[in-house]
Amino acid sequence: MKMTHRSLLSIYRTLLGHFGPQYWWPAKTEFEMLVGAILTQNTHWRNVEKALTNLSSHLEPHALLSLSQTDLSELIRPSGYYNQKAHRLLLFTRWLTETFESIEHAKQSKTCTLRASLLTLTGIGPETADSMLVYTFKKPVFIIDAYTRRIFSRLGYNVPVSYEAFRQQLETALGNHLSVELCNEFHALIVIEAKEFCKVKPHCLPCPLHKQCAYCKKQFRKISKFL
DNA sequence: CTCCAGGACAAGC
DNA sequence: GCTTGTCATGGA
Repeated sequence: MKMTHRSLLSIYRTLLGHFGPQYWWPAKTEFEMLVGAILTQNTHWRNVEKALTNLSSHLEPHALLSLSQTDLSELIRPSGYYNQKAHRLLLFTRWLTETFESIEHAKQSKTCTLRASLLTLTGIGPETADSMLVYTFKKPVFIIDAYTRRIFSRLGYNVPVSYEAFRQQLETALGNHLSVELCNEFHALIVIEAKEFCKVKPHCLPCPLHKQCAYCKKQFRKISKFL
């Protein structure tokens, strides 16, 4: 199916009409968003919330940097991958404070420059970078996650395997409709829709393009072990 | 007990 | 370039 701004906006309006605006990201401060974006990598949000609660008195760059990696990893234990994430959180926070005076200052950077800079950091991949760009730095980029791939595949779109190719496709189709507000709500609505769907029918529908869908490929690998 | 969640990375091909 | 193993917890 051809991807146009009309079809994308139609999907967007349908989701918005059904669920209403989500007003993401769920966090009290912008720094908490950034921490949450790293902690939620391949992890249930409820586990991230436990970690954020433990971190509550350290949710500020310098307070976080005052912790040793060992202490930090112990605090974020509930969010899983705690050794990796402690290391990555410190690397990221160090980068943030050393590169910019404040988050407000970081917002002044050009989108592509900031994105490229984020992607040089160990532990910040394309999805995490784009979440940070939209929700914290207020930049218009289309965030792609496993849910986005699955939903668009099942709607009959040709979903490129590469993150960049898929993102380009979506952003090009949206053209001048691409805005921070749309990127913010669209991603939040996709996540809400996916979670809602999973409650009803967890992983039951066959994907029409399972050869190209990253999610289904992952599932298929697991199944094929028993063949 | 098994399976999975809003990924990312490095080693191996 | 693409594929695979790894990282780890808590809840269903």
